[in-house]
Amino acid sequence: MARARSEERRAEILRAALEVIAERGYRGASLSAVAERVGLTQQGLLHYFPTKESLLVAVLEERDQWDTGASGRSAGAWRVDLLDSLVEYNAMRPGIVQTFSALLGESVTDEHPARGFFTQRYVQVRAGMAGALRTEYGERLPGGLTPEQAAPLLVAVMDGLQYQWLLDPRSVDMPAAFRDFLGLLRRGPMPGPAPAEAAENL
Amino acid sequence: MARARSEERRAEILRAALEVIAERGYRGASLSAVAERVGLTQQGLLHYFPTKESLLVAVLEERDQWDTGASGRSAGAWRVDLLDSLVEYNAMRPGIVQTFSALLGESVTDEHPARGFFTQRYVQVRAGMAGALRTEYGERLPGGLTPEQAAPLLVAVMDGLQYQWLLDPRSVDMPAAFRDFLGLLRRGPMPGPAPAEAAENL
DNA sequence: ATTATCTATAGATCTATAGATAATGC
DNA sequence: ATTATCTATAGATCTATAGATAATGC
Repeated sequence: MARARSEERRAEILRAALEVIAERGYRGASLSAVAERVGLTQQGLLHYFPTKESLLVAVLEERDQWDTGASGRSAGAWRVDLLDSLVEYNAMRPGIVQTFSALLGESVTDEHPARGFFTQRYVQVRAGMAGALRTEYGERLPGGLTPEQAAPLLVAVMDGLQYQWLLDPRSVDMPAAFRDFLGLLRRGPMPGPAPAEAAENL
Repeated sequence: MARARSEERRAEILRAALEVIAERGYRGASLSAVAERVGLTQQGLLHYFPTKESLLVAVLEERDQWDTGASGRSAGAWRVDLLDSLVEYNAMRPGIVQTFSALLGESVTDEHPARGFFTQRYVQVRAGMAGALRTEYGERLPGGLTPEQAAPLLVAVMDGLQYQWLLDPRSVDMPAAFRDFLGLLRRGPMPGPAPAEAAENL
């Protein structure tokens, strides 16, 4: 039971850390602010995570688990038709999106402790997306793009839309915009028989 | 001449601030670090910019001027065929890209002093891009998208590619990827006469 | 006079270490 | 014994204010 209590405590702390990072970024997040949210002193928190960086690492690992959990078991098991739902799911969780958008932004600064994490993760995500695109659309996408060329664009759209949406949710319908982009990847001039003129969209 | 010297000093300080923000973000940038780079004490710097926030505002205003200067006179005077060169230009200036990517990332956190700036700027940029897309491609783009639907995607791709490129420049050819995206917007199933099958790309 | 800088310093923080104390689980 | 927390505190920073001093421009 001690172990269980301890695990619960750690989970509480991680949730609080996620919140505080969303509000202030990692550099701006103080251990005291996190501790206060779970009714601990800053020193009490350090009993569970001995350094600030170890807390960040735990937050990032949790995300990894969440992502790979949501998309199946192994990283890279993405499917194009599930991306839609992922984006819609994200649109209902601005807090988490804000946490990771803030961390991504910070991570490009020199020697940021999350830099390696994001660098590696994007290598994997691009590869996973390329695989998913290949499975769904084959070797040639609109514009003559290969799955490997389209993958970074897909990832970029997801990230870029998140920033625009976080800054101004009333001006940007993130899920709709993302669907628009998927539409661009679906229909193109390349596939042999000219597709029938179709009136779609709302 | 006093005025001229002073202006020079301010310009030096802004350049230094740009660098330090690129390296550590705004929250992580200390006035001392900026001051040191121009051979001033922290208090000496405050003679030119009375608060840290006023320095940030000046950095952001300078960017505004740079952007609108590069693209013509008035904001929103974008042209699609110049975006290519803009992205290529950016690819040669990782420092500036890093500064503004870091600031954008931070700006989604609560009460960040750059939040209002970015929110407003994206409204303008989306509108400008929609206008440019309309001028270039008319009312209907591939996938049946309107210029207003495509604009946030265009902006998202630019921003998103910057993050991937900053994290891992050897894995991401930002200008090439951006050209790939523009290709997606150019050719689609919609335009009347079926475009000739063309082998392009390397 | 005004402008440019500096020294001194107040007042907040922040992370992390040391070491005490209480509670829990064998 | 081990685990969970706390108090005390060291040692760094950080921003900003106050006020002195030197140099510049009328």
